[in-house]
Amino acid sequence: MGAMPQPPAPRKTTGRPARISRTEILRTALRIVTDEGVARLTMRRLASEVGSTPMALYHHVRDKEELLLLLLDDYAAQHLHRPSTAPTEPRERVIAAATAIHEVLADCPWVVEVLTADDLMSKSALWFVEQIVDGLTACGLTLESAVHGYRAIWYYTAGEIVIRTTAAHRRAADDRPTYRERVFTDLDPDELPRLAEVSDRWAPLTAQDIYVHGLTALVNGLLARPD
Amino acid sequence: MGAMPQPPAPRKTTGRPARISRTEILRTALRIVTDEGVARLTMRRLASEVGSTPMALYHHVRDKEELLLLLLDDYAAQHLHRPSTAPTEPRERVIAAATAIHEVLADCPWVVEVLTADDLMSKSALWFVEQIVDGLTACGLTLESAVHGYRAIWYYTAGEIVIRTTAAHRRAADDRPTYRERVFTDLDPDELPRLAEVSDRWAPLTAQDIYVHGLTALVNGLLARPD
DNA sequence: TTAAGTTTCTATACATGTAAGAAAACTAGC
DNA sequence: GCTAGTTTTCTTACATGTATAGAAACTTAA
Repeated sequence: MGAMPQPPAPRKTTGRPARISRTEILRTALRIVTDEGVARLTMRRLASEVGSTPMALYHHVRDKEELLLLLLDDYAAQHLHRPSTAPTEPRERVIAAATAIHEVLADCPWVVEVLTADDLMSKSALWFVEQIVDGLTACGLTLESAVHGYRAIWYYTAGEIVIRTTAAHRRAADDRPTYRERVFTDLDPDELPRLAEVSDRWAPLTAQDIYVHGLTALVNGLLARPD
Repeated sequence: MGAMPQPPAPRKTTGRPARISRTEILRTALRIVTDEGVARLTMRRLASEVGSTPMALYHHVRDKEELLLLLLDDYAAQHLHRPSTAPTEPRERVIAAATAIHEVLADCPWVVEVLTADDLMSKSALWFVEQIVDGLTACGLTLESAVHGYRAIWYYTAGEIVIRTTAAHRRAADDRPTYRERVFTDLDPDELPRLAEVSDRWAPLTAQDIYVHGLTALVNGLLARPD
């Protein structure tokens, strides 16, 4: 909740005085989202709650996407806490940092609408990124390889969250059979023997949480080949 | 381009005869998208091109998301080709299959709007999924672990595509500094030494294509620990 | 005090996806 | 032929994000 980057530059001199502030907008938006869900956060609703008009918001926030990005920032700052006792083994530190980020983001309901940002988010997350990069270098990677490794971890983490979240969302809003279910019936065992073999176990198998498992594999693989 | 699943069930008996078909809709939509980009594909535009009204489309397609999903299906069916000579070594087969999927999807401009589907797509992609699962089992994984492994690969692949594509999209539509750029200035070298050290190299580093690198690491890691 | 400049806010308008319900075009039974 | 039932299509309407144009409220310079 520290000072955010404030593009409107706090020059206190000229012009019409502002009646709403970005922080007020964000505070109200966060309340709406936590109370009633991200679907209820519309620009009109938000404007009326801060006692203004929709277009006035656009002087404090570029568009709704930036608004959500800033919300995620706040959310991360509030929920991402550096552990009091971090693992000493560097490999474990990498995994712990990635898992921490993953846990916080996976619990954030509106995360999907933002997560496609090209890189990881707020200042509060940077410490975890540092842990990952530093842990990888401590295991013998060059700094460049460590950055690439971090990036691979981020792809994996973001992909897991985005896919799992939207899948859950879709299932909740829809009682018709999933695409997967339609495709997975009538598999030709001659052409696709493995898939046919697991076709009935596919749903429970893919419902399992394998994040840490895959993350560990990825980190191990990254560390096994120094380049 | 084979027969798609047709939920409206081809009963030829009662009711008003249809003037448009799902395949006609998809054909037109694909033309619009390939000619003018996904942004130009609106339900109204599509309706007028098939000589109908917007709401009539909704009897052949649940919503726009399903329309895009079906488009991606078509796209994959046209562009995913099984290699004539697949690698014999199972680990290489896994990597080759994942890379093939990745290449096709990364070239598909509207992929991001759909890619968050909870599982991989059309029948044309199933052969590649089979290659991955089968390759992993051939390396000694149990069938369950192989499915989990495939899933980790899919998370990584989808995440890479989604993040890279939207990042490029954002940069194209925006000349203001990226969030990353704002955050990466003024890093405290005491608190975040590694990030401060690479801060100026961060942009070019993260612009590099590391998909295969990360994929190889992930696969190696998955194979290293049979459970 | 007035004029110019700067910033913020408001009013209006548009394009979009799509919900709701009425109408149309057919078939089957009488 | 006529009625009921079924499926597809059309009309209308709404909520949403946001572009555009200009009004309003302030500061500074004259």
